[in-house]
Amino acid sequence: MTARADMARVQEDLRRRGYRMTPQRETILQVFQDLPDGTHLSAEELHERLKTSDGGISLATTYRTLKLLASIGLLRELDFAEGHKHYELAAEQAAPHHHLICVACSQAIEFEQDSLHQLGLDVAGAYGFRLVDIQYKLYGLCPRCQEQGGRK
Amino acid sequence: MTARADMARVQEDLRRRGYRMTPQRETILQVFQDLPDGTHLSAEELHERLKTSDGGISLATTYRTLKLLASIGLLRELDFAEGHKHYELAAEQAAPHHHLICVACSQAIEFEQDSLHQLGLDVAGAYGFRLVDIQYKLYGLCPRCQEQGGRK
DNA sequence: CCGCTATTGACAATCATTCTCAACAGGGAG
DNA sequence: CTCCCTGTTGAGAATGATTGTCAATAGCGG
Repeated sequence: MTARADMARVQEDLRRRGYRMTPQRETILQVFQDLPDGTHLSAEELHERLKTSDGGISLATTYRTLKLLASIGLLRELDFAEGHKHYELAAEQAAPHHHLICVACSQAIEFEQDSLHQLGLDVAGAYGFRLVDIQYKLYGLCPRCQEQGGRK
Repeated sequence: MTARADMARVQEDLRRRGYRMTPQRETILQVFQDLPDGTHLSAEELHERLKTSDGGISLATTYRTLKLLASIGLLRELDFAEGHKHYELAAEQAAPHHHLICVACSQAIEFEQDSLHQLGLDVAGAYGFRLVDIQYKLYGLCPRCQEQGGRK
């Protein structure tokens, strides 16, 4: 496993910015690393998973940690317009992926599309922006929700 | 102007779904039609504009109307991950546009990119989804916020 | 003009997220 | 190895956006 090495690197990232490594931060990062590829969690879902073992990690810390890890680039913040954010491991080396979201049942399917990355760099560059993240989101009705009629 | 004709068409759209045309709905739609091209408003901003004249329109109705108009396709709901939604006229015939958002000051620049539309149709089709909206968002730091340093 | 039903306004309620603050704990200095 | 400074945590209050509740009001088809 690269788990140990990763944590050491994270600790270094944190220290450099004046932050500290804590068991809570390590636990949360570990949860994301153990997640099946491409899974993303909301703060509430993460908090729920953390509760299982012992006392768990407080909701406030869960939120704080997610924001912190996202701010240093370890997590990616996703907003599916559902009213709450989701987070996933940033995994810089992996191909960035995008989402197809059902507006009825909120299931999200992810897909890759390399061309979107270059396009993003081009557009951001044209306006003098330093690009931080690209999110291409397709909203629609999944096959199942189409069947179940357009009722609301 | 096509204002009158548009309202009649809207009324028809509403009636067909069992809704009614009301002065509040007409006023709100008119505000969007009078907006400079590509401008978008949050519920709070819209409510503020409506207040000026007389009593205005209640905040609850403002929210309800935005959601209603978006649900029948007259408005497009935008989520810039700032914690509140924005709305703009859907303008089906106009070229869809996308946004470049500064993560520091939240300014949004819009741009067009036709290729994104076909790509969206292709991907949605591949998964059996009926496409409703496409949102391509680039998050980054605008030139001004880059200058002001990365401090938080 | 009437009546049924959608809509509105005022405000309480909810949901996600952030803030406050006292108790606690990394981790570098000695 | 202990101490101390400062970042961090947990608990709960507070905030901000949005939605729900309900009585009063008003489209609009008849």
